[in-house]
Amino acid sequence: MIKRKIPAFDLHKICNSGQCFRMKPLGENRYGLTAFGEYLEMEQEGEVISFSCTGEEFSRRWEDYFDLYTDYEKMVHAVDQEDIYLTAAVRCGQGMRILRQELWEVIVSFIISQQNNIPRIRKCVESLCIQFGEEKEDFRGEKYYVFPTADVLARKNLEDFAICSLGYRAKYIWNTAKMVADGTVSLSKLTGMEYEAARTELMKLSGVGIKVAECICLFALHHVDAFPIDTHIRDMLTSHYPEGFPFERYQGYAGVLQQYAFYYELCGAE
DNA sequence: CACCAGGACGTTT
DNA sequence: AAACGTCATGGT
Repeated sequence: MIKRKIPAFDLHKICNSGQCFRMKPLGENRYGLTAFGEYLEMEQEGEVISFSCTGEEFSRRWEDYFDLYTDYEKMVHAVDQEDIYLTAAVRCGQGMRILRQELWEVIVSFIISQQNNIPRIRKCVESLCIQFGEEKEDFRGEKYYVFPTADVLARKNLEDFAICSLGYRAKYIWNTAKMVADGTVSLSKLTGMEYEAARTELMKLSGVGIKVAECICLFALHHVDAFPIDTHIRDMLTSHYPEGFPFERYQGYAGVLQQYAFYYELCGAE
């Protein structure tokens, strides 16, 4: 158990921003997260966060995962002050981060996300982990389940996925798992690619179109210029930016602002 | 019972 | 190349 003082960091917003489906609230200001095969618990008291790991594990894994080296305030301050909407959105999302999540998990999670709502996406992802993921024990002896590998999913039969209630997405995931397992699409090559090359490569996968590819680029490969446009963002763009969103002004990090906007659309009223 | 949810895909205009 | 129907599932 370690404590760190981290300014401009809000676990509640990160948990509810719809980018990670394996982080869940445990109680007042407490959260649990499974990533990279490990289980982490966190508790936030103002700017001080407790993490259930050693300092060595924190600097080796979680600093990077939570993107602590990026200066978000700098991007927030660069927002056009005459832009009423964006100014309100970044204010609302104060403490947001773009996580650096695992590529395979994000690919599958966002295939599941299509025509689906966030609570049910969480259920589907958790179900996949419980059914097919490796079982481990956390620091207090409780069981948790790692996200299943592409190899494991590729070896299953399509009918095996029925228990996860994935609907028509099961076939997408199965086909995608086989493409990754047999090397048709290489995860390690994707990691080294530029944004647009990675996006094109990702769209070779079954069930991955432009929107899901952009999400994978943003939430796993950390191409923060990726700007996924879903139904909420599309509605937002037509109502607040009928003349077009100023992508040129925010070139290189527009995706971060997209995430503020997405959170604002979902939780702005709370 | 109708409608919707962080879309993708094959087919028809 | 743009519009259209379809694809399952669970929630409201």
